[in-house]
Amino acid sequence: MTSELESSLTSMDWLPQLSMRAAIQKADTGHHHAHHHGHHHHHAHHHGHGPGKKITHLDPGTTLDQEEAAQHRDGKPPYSYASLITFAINGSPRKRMTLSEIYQWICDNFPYYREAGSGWKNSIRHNLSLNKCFLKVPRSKDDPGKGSYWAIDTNPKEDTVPSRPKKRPRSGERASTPYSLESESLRMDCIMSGGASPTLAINAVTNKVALYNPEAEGSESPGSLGGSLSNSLSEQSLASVNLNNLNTAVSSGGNVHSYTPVSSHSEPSSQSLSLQQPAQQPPPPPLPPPQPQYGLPVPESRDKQLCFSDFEDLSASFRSLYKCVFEQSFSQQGLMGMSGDSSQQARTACSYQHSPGAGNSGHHQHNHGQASHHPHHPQQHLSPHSTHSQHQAHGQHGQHQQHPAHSQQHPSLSHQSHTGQTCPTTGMSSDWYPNLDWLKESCRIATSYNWADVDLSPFQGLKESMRQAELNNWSLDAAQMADLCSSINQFFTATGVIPPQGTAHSQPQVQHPTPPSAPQHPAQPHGAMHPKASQHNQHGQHSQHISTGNMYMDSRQSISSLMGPPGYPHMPPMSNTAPAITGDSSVAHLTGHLSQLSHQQQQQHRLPLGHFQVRRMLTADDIQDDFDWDSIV
DNA sequence: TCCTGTTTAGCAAAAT
DNA sequence: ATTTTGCTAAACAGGA
Repeated sequence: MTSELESSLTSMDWLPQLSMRAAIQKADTGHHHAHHHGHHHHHAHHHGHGPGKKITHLDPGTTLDQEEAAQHRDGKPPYSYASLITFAINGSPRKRMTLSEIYQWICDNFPYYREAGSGWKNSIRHNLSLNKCFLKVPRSKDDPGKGSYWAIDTNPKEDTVPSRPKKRPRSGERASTPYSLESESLRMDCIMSGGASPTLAINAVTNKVALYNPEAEGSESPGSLGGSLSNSLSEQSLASVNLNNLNTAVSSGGNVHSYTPVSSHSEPSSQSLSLQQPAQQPPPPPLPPPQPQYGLPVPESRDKQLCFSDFEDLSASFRSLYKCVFEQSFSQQGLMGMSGDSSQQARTACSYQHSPGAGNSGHHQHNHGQASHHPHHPQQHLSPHSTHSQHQAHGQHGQHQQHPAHSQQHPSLSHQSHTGQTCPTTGMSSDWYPNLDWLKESCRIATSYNWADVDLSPFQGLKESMRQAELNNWSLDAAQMADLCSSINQFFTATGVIPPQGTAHSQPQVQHPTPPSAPQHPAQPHGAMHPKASQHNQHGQHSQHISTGNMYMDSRQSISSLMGPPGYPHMPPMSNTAPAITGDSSVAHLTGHLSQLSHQQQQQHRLPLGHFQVRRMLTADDIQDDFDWDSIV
């Protein structure tokens, strides 16, 4: 039981829920009650703000909010330590951090810990050691410094338990929920790790990605701060669909910046969220942003922002869609395609696996890890460090801070980010918000159809793009995401998943999706999918094969996860709604792009629905189950 | 000594 | 009621 992680991160339902909308909407919140974690006893730390601090009522109207906000404010952030660690690590360009950097990151992003005592550090260390998901990565000699780096183990299981649990996760439904925790008991834990997919550059947690420019790295550490941006360019990444954007993506790089600790901060989240978590389940609180410090470059950021969560959700949705619609077909032949890809990426770097580390000594595989020892406490310990053997040794020379700085990002990037409404993290425009939401719904709906018999040949480009995205664990930068959104949108329109609606205008078609062919079904997307099972969804292990190459993670985890702290965007729930196109040019560019695309292309590709007979399966699950990864395995 | 890491323990809230 | 999770505390081992 490694617990924490698993549940907290892994299962992370939060991701899905993350979307605050959901949370918010549901809002039922009936439970406001105490929330987990209790602070219960809590000891000492009082740190300054106690309850009293709420005084500052920030805004008007905050009644409840205030309360909630206050809770967060004075309380510790609702994230488990494992989550915090993960956020920190995933937020770093290299996907690894030293202990002190982790501490710093946490302090930078969660003020609470600045004032808390030092017990939390002990807890952090404890979590790092205890969770199998965190891997200690020795420093290379060229980079001397204090402790080792800590990374997230993307490798799953090691094989032991070949047998998969009984039922696979099923899929379907909620795209959002990425992970499954199902997995077997043991090792799977790591799943979470990588999960993240989305997003953008920076966050792309998936290390695999490699495409990011690493420029940064060093910067992460403390002081520097600069937001590290990264651009991703991956050429490999989706290419097809796109259009021009590419230039954006490629050349300029989509960038996004990462967490950027800003020290300052202070203003507590003002807006605070009203969100609160859905109480019920998520152990890991979904995301009430306590307030981040994210440096939002954008002054305004308030309003909307959909950042991580949105992207994540979207990526997860796309992923599900892909698996449902295309993957099967491709699985047959495709499986192997990866070899090629992988090789390329390989070099990139960032991934860490447990043993198979490939590179090094290879012994392990089993190595002691399992060994059984441990009379009691079977739990963890598998020693993550499988290799600790290698420790570093060497000395160091002081300073850690190696990389001076590159701190700067490319100018190009900046334009994006600064301008106004783009989400700091994602770079996406807020204008997309509404659309994204429904796009997700459409994905959900689409996954309930049986696409097996549908002729997808007209969408090879999309398929390829998605395949690439899958290979990259859905780490897409904003531009790529934009393209994909457009293409998918178009795909939906063409296949009837969503009504043509031709005019969607500023917002590409959207509104509520209404599945054409399958009326009955979930009319409400919402209800439909979550069959409880939803928690685990697809992403089965199958993909791991695909990815193998160098992929570092297995798909199961993929998606989501953790990227940074969920953006803290304080997003007011959807309140905004509006903006269609804001003035921001960059945004407009993206948005416009999208809309254009969708319109134009829509037409081009639009096919008669007749061709696509999409039938809805009885259960979404079935669909996936068909996939059957057994065959693969 | 302080920082890193690793391990045990015990507690309490949540989940079963 | 029991198990699972997550947190906190702390003892300890190594390094710098």
